Amino acid sequence: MSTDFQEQVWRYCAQIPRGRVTSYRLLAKAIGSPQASRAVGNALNKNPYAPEVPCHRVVKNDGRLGGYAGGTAAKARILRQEGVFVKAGRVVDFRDKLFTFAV
DNA sequence: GTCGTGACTAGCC
DNA sequence: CGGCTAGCCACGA
Repeated sequence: MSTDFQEQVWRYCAQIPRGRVTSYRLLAKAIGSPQASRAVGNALNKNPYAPEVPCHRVVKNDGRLGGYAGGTAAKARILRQEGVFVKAGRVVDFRDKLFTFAV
């Protein structure tokens, strides 16, 4: 079962365009709880819409991959396929590829 | 209803 | 600059 909070997380996550990435804090802020970054990670981890919701486009606020249900390696690989290069567990030009949600 | 955990963040030493 | 601690939210047991 899913809660309203989780649905919002996945919803925002799904609207992230290909080749772009966002941070947990930003996503949390978009939902309305900028301090709920951890809760966001929780929701994504339990994301039942795995392939539908590109949770691999969500990284830490520092540009690091952070974590991934399938492993950070897979996350980095997928991002690379979308045009987002990952080096040493960090997103290249993360700041430039950072996607902000429309309020 | 309370405790513990987690894909985090920011501050402090 | 690097590592550690405290605080935050939501969920499961």
